[in-house]
Amino acid sequence: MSFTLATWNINSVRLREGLVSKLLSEEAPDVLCLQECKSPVDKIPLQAFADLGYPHMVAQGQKGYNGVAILSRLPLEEAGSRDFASLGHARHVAARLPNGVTVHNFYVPAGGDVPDREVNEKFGQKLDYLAEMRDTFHADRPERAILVGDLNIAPREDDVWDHKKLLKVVSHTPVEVEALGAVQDAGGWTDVTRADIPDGKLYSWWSYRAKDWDAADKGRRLDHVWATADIATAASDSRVLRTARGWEKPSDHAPVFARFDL
DNA sequence: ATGGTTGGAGCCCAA
Repeated sequence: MSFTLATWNINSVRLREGLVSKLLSEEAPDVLCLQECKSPVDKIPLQAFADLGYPHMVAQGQKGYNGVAILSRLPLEEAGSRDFASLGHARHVAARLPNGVTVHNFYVPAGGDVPDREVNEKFGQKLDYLAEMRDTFHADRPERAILVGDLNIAPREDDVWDHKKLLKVVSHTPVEVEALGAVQDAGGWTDVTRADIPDGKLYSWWSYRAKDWDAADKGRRLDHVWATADIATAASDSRVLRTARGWEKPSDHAPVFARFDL
């Protein structure tokens, strides 16, 4: 069985219901993982997505902030959700596909502006969140699993538009990159996107603040697709749908895709 | 060194 999967920080699923529908219609991933839904679960416009062939959803939501959802053409079995770092935020949900593959969908805290937990509580929360992810996957090593989401860290030099300029910018600091690497090691996760596209600059997020995001191209790869080693070799066709960043009233993130032949 | 934009809630906070 093969399936395609996409992950997209949608920055309000209700405001951008039309863009989600456009993606489902035009790209037709079997599974779509959304972050920053900014909606209680019962206010996600599920009927619109069901009408397009996506009747299955598992989600965690809250009013106004955060929120994660997995939409699927295939039946989903709820596989839990965790409140890492006890923030009381809807940042994680997991589901099991009919082939037994578990999909973890994460929205890691952005971490505020100053990369110092002594002066910026949010940065500490981000590091605590990552540490609990690491400990969880270390204690219970995942198998036949996929981890996707907005991890809010661009780990590699070619995941950002200027490595040196961003070394002290939250999302690309060495301490964050190290913490993300520890999560990856603890779970035995392979970075599927970079296994498929090993060379060259690759971004999934461009700030709203740039005058011309496309021309300036000051992007970062914050959105990731990982898989455990037992299924990572089944992955292919990774891509970032950069054109979605240029759609009308866009999210500041572009969807990231992968295909799995299992 | 600074300011730039967006969304949601509710007259500012998070990204």
